[in-house]
Amino acid sequence: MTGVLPRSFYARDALVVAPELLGKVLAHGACRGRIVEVEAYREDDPASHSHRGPTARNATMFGGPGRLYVYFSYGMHHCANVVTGTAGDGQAVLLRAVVPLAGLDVMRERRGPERADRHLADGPGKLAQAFALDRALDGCDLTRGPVRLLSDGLAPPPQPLVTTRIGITRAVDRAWRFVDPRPRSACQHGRS
DNA sequence: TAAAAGATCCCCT
DNA sequence: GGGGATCTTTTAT
Repeated sequence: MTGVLPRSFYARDALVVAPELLGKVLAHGACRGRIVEVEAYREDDPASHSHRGPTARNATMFGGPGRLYVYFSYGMHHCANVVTGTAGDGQAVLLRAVVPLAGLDVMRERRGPERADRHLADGPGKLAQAFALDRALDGCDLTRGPVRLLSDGLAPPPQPLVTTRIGITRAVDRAWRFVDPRPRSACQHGRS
């Protein structure tokens, strides 16, 4: 049941891949989580890190599909993206939230024992902290690990919630945010 | 060389 | 609902 998503899954436009990521499973070590919120970013997008071309930071975004792009944000958080399209495109999908499925004990240690389970990974920075994703994992091949994406979650929602993106100041009008409308408590498989 | 902004989160009121 | 923490990367002088 542990199907690793093939590279072909990622080799499509970010706006096509993004909604299909909903329901897929993020895996790192003992930790697993079902993706429930994502945002697409492309080079033709003023809000994207890749908009002004390749730099030392965003190199992974141009390095070809199926890899993990991790950057350091606000001096204290990390954010994780899935690179899509073809090499040189400069596009990726930001993982904004997952529902913890396994490894919750480790996540609680990383996020703080007083943290409610509901808030372990319900934001880009929280997700990265719960799954221990940092710059050392930038460029990681998602088809080989150590961080991987699995297809054994839920099927993508027939009608994902589509809205404008959050926390940006440019291209605020683009509805490139996709949210899984299904109940987040519905863990129909796996356990901690 | 300097300055400012940033794909965020948490605590306080 | 608002502001502070904290530091890297980028962009402007």
